Amino acid sequence: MANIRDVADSAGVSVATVSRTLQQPERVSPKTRNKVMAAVQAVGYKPNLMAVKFRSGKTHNLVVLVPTVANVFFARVISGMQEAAAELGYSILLANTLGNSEIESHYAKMVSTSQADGLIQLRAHNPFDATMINDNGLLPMVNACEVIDDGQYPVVSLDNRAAAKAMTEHLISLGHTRIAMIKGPNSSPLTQERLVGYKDALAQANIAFDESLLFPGDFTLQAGYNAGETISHLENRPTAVFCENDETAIGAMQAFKQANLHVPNDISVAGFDDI
Amino acid sequence: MANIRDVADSAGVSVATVSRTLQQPERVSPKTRNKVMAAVQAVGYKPNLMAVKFRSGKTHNLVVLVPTVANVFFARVISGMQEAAAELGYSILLANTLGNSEIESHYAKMVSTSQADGLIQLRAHNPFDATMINDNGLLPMVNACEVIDDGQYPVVSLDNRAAAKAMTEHLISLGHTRIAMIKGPNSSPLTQERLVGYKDALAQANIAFDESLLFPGDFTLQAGYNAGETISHLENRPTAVFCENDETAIGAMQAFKQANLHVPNDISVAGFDDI
DNA sequence: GCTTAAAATGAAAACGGTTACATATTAATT
DNA sequence: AATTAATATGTAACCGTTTTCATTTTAAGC
Repeated sequence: MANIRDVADSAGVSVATVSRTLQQPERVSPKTRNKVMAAVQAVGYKPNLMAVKFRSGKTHNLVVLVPTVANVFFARVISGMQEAAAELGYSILLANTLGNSEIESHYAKMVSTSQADGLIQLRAHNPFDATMINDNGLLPMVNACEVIDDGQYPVVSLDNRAAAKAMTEHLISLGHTRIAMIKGPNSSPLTQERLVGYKDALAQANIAFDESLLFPGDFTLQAGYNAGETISHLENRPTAVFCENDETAIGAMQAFKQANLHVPNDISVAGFDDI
Repeated sequence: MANIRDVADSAGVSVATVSRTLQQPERVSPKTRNKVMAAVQAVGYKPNLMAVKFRSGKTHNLVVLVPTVANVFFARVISGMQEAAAELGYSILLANTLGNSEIESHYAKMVSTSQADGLIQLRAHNPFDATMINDNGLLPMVNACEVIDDGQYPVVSLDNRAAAKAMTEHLISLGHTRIAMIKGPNSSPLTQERLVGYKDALAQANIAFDESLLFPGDFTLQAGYNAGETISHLENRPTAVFCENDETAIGAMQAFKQANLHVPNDISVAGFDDI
């Protein structure tokens, strides 16, 4: 494999010039630039990117920990990140953790061993442990979607409580007073916050909170279907359903259709995530 | 960040000894081994893996090009590869190509730029182009599942024709003579080979091949459902269905159930892949 | 044309490991 | 105890880049 020295020899310049031509072309004269480019072609030079990454100290790799890729919301988030990363010359190393801390650890270690420049964590869990921490004590991480908001790490989030309140208010403004809620897993901070927002809106409208209108779920279509089925057969059926994400809403709507309930004539459905 | 020299100093040995302790512990005496390990802990040493990979010339990365991860068969193949790779200390860089040559190119380039030691391609397409080829002309690739069998690259495959023939023979041995086939995309070599095997079995049993029993598909559950629906409403319904993969078979069975056809009493279904 | 600043280039030192080779130590053999 | 083989360790070169710093070339100003 031809290396940068071969190119330099072939072009009759120094290796420094070759490197500059490739990395910062504006710092080299057009004349030599052409010479170098021709030499690159001539010897079939392909830079050893491991050497580049090692020497420059920048891997241009980003680890992304996602609880599950089998979720339209995350899928969209990921492809957005991929696009943004590509624009800046970064690659995404996707880790489908399934909430497994061991898998998270494995990938998190890539940051402490200089295999990745940083990490994006999409669930509320610090993937780093004592063995990974370096001198300054903080590793480069951004926490998004479902976040730990303790100020330790930068966070990209949204006001779940306010959003859930707004969504509930909308349903109330349409005249609904019996609003069911299909929840996410109780362990998720998202669920807790959204539940509070839901209660906020009820309280504001002087509607009593009814625990029996809460249905368990886990953000999957299947869970939405199951809850929807249960709701369909309720004697005193709610007139609206607050779904904690859109996949759940889709599942619920399928169940309603199956039960010959028309949406929104017979029952209103609202979902989260804008998928 | 502490480096190997810091460890050497702290342990009072040479860097070579540190490196050996970490890479080939059996080549260093237990006494110094302990000293070194203690020093590693003391200074909080984490090897710069980019430096290791660069210097050793082995990245221990394998690129896997998969047409789509949203397919149970591929999902199983991938997790099997992941397991085998992990056992040997290799990591899998998964590229969900969606059959897109540009994406394939992007990842294939990782091999020619020393970012990965090799590549596994799961569809019948050579991902390398002229710009990636090096001196000897061949890049390390293994072609599996759906292969180009021109002898250029190692291949992991199966005898689709014989398998399809065996499957068809089984259906014939059960007394079926009108056997429908739900195919994969015509562009896939798999489909072609399996069709030939199907015809082989028919010919051997003196059953005339009936083109109208061929139904298009694309290996998805949905395609199986669609074909199953069509088949259900046929006036002269076949008594068995040869599905080119299991997901298609599952879809078809759903359609049959929907049409109140009992499997296998009303119609037999056979599928490929053992998922 | 001469002086000076700016731009382009080159020489060589990193980066953080691995590894060939030389040397020192230990164990085995007589 | 002396000789030899085997094992353990150290020295320094090397991997392919980038980057600092010195030097040369070009352009600018008068």
